[in-house]
Amino acid sequence: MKIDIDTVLREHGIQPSAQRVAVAQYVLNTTAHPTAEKVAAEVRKTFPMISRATVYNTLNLMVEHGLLREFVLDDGTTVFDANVGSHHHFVDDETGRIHDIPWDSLKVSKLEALEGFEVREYQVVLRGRLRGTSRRRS
Amino acid sequence: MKIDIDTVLREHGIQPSAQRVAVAQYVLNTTAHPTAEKVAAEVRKTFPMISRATVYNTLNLMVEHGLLREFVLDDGTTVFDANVGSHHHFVDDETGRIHDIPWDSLKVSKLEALEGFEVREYQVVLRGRLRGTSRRRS
DNA sequence: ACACGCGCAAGACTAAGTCTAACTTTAGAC
DNA sequence: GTCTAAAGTTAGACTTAGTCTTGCGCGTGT
Ligand SMILES: [Mn+2]
Ligand SMILES: [Mn+2]
Ligand SMILES: [Zn+2]
Ligand SMILES: [Zn+2]
Repeated sequence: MKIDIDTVLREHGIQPSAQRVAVAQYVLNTTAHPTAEKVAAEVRKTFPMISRATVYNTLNLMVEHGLLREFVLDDGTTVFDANVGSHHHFVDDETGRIHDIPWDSLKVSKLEALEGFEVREYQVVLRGRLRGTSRRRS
Repeated sequence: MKIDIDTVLREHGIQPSAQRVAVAQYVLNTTAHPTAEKVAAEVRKTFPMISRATVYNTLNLMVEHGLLREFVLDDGTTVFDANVGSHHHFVDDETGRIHDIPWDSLKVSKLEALEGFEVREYQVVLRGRLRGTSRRRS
């Protein structure tokens, strides 16, 4: 399950360090789309003395090197996504949680007909409720 | 071209005032998707003494009353959109400017097949270059 | 004249993120 | 094994966007 983070970092041109490994270990093994502060909080459970600046530095480094993607929610929150391939996002209205939607689950057509726009990339952002989440108490 | 802002506000349950009319006048008549600070700057050209808090209050009020929609860009910037109907957005890579894409220009299919997700609304966000914008000097 | 309610203004405050400058730690070189 | 330069880390200052607080001014009704 947990592959060699050290190697992953090196393969992407990032010099490993205890702090970087701790951050990568967490953020590459969650699908929760955590914020930077959430990452800091989680990492501190096992590496209490890591600084805020280092967490941000590491996350930004990983984004620059394509190990991570940044995603901004509708309310302005910035989260990090270990899933760097093309996919869509579904935001749960009730919890705010983000769920990945596989690229092939949706199809966007008529893109080529968009006169004047040269589309490099796109994404569908959906919002709604999880089915079966029929109003359970908080 | 410029309809009676006073009436528009009242029709949406907002008590008009000089400041509110000034803000609405600008923000309802642009397709530029301005930030709050941009709105403040523009409004001050004709109403120099308006406070930052009032600009924010008015924009938020208009959003609450459905006169305006808030939209958050990929870089986290929050902008306001007078186009409150369903539409998609195209972000110009070079200038960062946002262009509205009419709802019917695109079609997203297979939505109903998304098991477990009850979609309330969605939007396609596209990024790329404007065709014909072939590298003119800045 | 008085008082209430509403809206506005100014500035304090907050949260997310970046930057700075000093300090460790590391990787090589010897 | 030492030494040293480069790279990494740190605490805290700073910035930016936005919210909150508090007091003030003004119109309306009595
Ligand atoms: Mn970033
Ligand atoms: Mn807002
Ligand atoms: Zn994702
Ligand atoms: Zn728009």
